[in-house]
Amino acid sequence: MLVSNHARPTLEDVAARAGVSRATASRVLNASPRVSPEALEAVNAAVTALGYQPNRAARALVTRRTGAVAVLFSEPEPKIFDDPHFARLIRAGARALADMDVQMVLMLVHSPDDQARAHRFLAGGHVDGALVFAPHRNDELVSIVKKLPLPVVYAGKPWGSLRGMHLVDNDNEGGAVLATEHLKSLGRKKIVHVSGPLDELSAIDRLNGFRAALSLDDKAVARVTEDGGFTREGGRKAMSALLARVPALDAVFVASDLMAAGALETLAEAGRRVPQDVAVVGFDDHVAIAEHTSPPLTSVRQDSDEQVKVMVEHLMKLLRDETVKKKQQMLPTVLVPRESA
Amino acid sequence: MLVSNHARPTLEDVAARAGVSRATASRVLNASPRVSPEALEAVNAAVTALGYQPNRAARALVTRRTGAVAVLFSEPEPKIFDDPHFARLIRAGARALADMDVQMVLMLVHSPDDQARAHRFLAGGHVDGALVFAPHRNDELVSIVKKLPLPVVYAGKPWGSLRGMHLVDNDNEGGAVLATEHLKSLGRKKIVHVSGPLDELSAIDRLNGFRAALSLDDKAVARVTEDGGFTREGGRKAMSALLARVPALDAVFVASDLMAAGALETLAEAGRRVPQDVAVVGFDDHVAIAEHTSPPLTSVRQDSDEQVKVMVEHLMKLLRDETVKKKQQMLPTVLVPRESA
DNA sequence: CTTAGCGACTCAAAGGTTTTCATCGAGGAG
DNA sequence: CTCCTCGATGAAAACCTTTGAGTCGCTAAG
Repeated sequence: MLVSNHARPTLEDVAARAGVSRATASRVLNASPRVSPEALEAVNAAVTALGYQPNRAARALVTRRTGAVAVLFSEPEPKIFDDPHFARLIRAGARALADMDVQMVLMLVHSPDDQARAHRFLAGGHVDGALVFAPHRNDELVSIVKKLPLPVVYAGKPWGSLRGMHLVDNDNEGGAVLATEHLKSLGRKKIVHVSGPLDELSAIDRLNGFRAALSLDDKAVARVTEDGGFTREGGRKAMSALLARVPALDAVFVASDLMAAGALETLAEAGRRVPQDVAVVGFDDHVAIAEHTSPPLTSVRQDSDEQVKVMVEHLMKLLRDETVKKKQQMLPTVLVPRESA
Repeated sequence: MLVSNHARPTLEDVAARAGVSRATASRVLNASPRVSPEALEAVNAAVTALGYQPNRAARALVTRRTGAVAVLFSEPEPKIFDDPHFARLIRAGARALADMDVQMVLMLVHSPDDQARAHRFLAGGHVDGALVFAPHRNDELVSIVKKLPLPVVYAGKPWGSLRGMHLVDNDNEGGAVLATEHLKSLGRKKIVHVSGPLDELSAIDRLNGFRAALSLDDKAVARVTEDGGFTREGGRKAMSALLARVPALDAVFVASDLMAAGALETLAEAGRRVPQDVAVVGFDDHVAIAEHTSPPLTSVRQDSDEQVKVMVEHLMKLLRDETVKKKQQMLPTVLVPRESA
């Protein structure tokens, strides 16, 4: 019997079969230009014949590259699985990284324990880079990641100085302007806002867009805005508060679809018809929510899939040591009209 | 200056500092018994002093263990991010695997392309084992995984022979009996069922529980059951169909909360009051849904966190070559009463 | 007194790949 | 015909850890 060896073939085997040295075989695999056409073909043939797969560990050992990327979320877990937004981000990350043949290591980092673990893990060199979703003010995760010599791309603007940071953000402010202008164009006069938690810059940007579109001063903003914490329940409560404070309101721009769903419930309970009495615009355009509220929700679309894809591409460039033209990118948002406004 | 070397310390450095050989240091790290207390302490001190972290690649190379586990979902992507059930599973997986200091490699495997990639990846020895979520009949992912020499634990029963397969299932049938008995105990006489897609064994088990609790024959089952496909929209449609076919129905057991949400919408549109006219019980007890339907949904709880945790523990045992007493485990389900029944 | 046994170590090989450096041969310039 | 250059290739080192075999100093048994 020749080779009934059940073990996985190594580069040595490939080289032997192709009649070249290990070095040449390696060069073929890594697309080095310094290799003759014949050798190239012979090696490729051997690779397919043997079903050869490079040993990741051996490669990582010498290249000091792991072929893995960490995806870090600092959000508390309940939020992560109540808000479909996160499922979408995770899914997009899995897809985009798989397309690059990179392993995705998902970490949920909230408790101090998690943070310590994350620090150990990232400092341990177990990944080549990281995608970080940490929107909150003074987020410990950001501090941890910042001081590590690790390429990182952030989703949205992390709090604090943005100097030298790589990030991909959505045009939150622009989207908010879109939403508010839309309500104005419907002839609404008393427009209020359910904001996200104001320790997140995306929430602040949306608030700023709302404010700018209506040219409100500080006092006016305070009166017509209520924090809904980016949760459904928060949306309900914020809407109640606004109804109490501004009974004559005829439109509301809600900074997330999940909150908008809560707000719609409150409006229904209060007997306000949507959109006749109150026009409602959400943010996210999360179809699983927006298409199932009653009435279906007009919303601002931010393309999370695209955002994550761009983040991944950006990170890959960093890993390849390419110079990136723009460290900070902004993705456009568009208004998706449905029936609520 | 002594050691301004910015590079990560190696085992060699640790050994040198502890005044022992690399081998001894290694044994300390791997908790080998054959090491003196003094050496142990010296090595541990050196480890903390240097902030030493074993090089995963080097270790993987020699142990032929990667320290990573794949988590595979065969569900189509839209479903994965519309149904909070999956977010919960992914979250639980991330948590449980992190607790074991194992990397989680998430893969969504639906298209033939994905399948090919998954095959390559798994066959390539890039992970030590896998957790598989592939509930459908003739699921290609199962065939792929089955013929690989890779330890695998399934979530729920995969279709086909279960011989020798390791799995952790929920007591779907028992839960369905619970739900149906509950409806009976409320005095309901015309109980119908919105099932999941009947190419999933969990859906079949739930249907069987329903059937058993009511002692229905084939014909009766066919009349009072409608497939809702485990989607919200499917739930709406199935409920409509059942209302048309069994106008006098006074209770419905819906095989998932997401479908139940849809069914409730249909019932509301049809002017049936819940629970007065129609009592409704769901399945999953997904709080993000069940607590936000109107009225809040009575549901059967299956503890997905626990399920995933048990799966992970089971897989770890397989990886340690421990003999597992029970290859196939079943987790209990309980009824969580709210207002819909 | 010899020797087997034992515990705690150390040595050194092995694991699979990339990469530097040297070599080899061919072809062109002088 | 000789000397160089240049491109393709091979030999070997390096990456860091685990682990089986071997060493060393003792004690207990024969």
